[in-house]
Amino acid sequence: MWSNEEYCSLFNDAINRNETVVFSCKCSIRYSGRAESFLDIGDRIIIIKNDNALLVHQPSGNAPINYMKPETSHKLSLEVNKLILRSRNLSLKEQMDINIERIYFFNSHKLEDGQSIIVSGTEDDMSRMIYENPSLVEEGLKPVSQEEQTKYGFIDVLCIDKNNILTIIECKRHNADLGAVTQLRRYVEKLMVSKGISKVRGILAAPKITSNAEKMLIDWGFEFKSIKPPKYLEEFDKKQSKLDNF
Amino acid sequence: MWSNEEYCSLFNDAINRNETVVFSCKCSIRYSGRAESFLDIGDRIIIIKNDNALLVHQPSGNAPINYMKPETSHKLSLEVNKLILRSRNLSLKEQMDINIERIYFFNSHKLEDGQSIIVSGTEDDMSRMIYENPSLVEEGLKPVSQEEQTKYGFIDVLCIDKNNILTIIECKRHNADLGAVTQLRRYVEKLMVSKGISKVRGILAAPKITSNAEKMLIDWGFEFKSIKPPKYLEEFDKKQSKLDNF
DNA sequence: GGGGAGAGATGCCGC
DNA sequence: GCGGCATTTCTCCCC
Repeated sequence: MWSNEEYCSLFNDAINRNETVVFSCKCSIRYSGRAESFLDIGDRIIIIKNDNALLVHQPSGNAPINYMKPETSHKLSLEVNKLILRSRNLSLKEQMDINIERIYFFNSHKLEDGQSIIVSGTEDDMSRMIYENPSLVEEGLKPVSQEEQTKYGFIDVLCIDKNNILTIIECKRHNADLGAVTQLRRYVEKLMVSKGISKVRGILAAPKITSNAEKMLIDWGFEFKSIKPPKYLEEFDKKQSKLDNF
Repeated sequence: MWSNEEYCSLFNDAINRNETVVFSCKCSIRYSGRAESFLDIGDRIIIIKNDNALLVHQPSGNAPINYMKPETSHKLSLEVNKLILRSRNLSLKEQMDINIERIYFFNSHKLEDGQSIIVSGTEDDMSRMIYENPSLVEEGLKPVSQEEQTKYGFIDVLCIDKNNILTIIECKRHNADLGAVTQLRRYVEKLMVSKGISKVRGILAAPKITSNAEKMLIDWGFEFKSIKPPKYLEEFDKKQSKLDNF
């Protein structure tokens, strides 16, 4: 489409104008910074955003294979008849060199987007649901606090049970694992010390729990309660009937 | 550039041919599946990969703001003069609707890339370095095993110290936090039980440790040793002198 | 800016 | 597939 010289001008001018650059190319990539990596030659999509973050995507897979953080400087130059994109982040001590053999397409554009995403069905929604209706976990629980910040971490939901025992509820929106149990244990132990009491209950609330985590949970005298995050799949199931004509 | 009808043909044909599609547009996005989300109107870059994964990127920030996993079906259609991209993953019970007001640019291309990335400086490299030279951590340590798989997790490096005490070394390539300490504790406790011995040492090897984590570490009688991941920044520092002309 | 923890985490490896 | 865990994790929130 364009010559290598023209690509250099197009690219560097677009970066200077703070446009978002998108192109695909055949390239190899070296990165050095927090770690070091090398990716041999292949086809990739490269994006440089308004904030000068850089992303490299392979033609499959979810996560970027290489990237540079925002506020990185980028310069495309021609060396011995080859295009090289040099990206440098001096303050983070990170650098990337992309050796470009061929550009398949190139686009740059000024993009505007001030929107923030709204998400529901998170762990925070789950702990709020339990705080507002602790009987979902156990009859007679009275809520004390939600998302309580402490030095040793923050407790999702704190309750008092029907026998007046302090009860910590740790929520997980997916399968609870060993880490979730040790997290709960840490809160229970620290609360016993800080309040000077000998008995604090710990309940893990999640849709499921791994078998090893359950063993550990029982060993330490904690409990598991199967609870789903709120509104989970509701809308999908509701609309399933409409999908027949898709 | 093209009419809405033409975009529909271009898009759906490209998907059928298994090409990678890249376009930027003004759009709003609804997602429902593991959670639910809404993103109001703004400019975004959308990628649909060879494996039918979909990514939505805002003009700034590192991570995709919305996405669908591989093996999702996508169909662009014209409804009441508006473009709507419907993405469905029936097996994962996930769906996304992208309401497109305007397309800024559009490209599709068959991309080929069979390369895997090579990364060094990871935690695995760090534990290997320590296994091969445990005196980095302490004089007199003799290595026993690396990355030993157990039911309760896997131990990075297992050693015997100069007094014949079993010593577990847990590596972190960045700042060690409370979770790292509880992880170490879990291994130490389980090893004492499974081996039927009363004393097992625990050492946390990382470049740094958070203040709270260090308190906890000391409380439980464990130790911290400041160690950097191998080759960390080496290449960068080496090449720093060459960067003057950049 | 550090600390702590979730994420629609993702991805890797091992069983 | 589940389980356990690192990630150039990223991102958010709170202190």
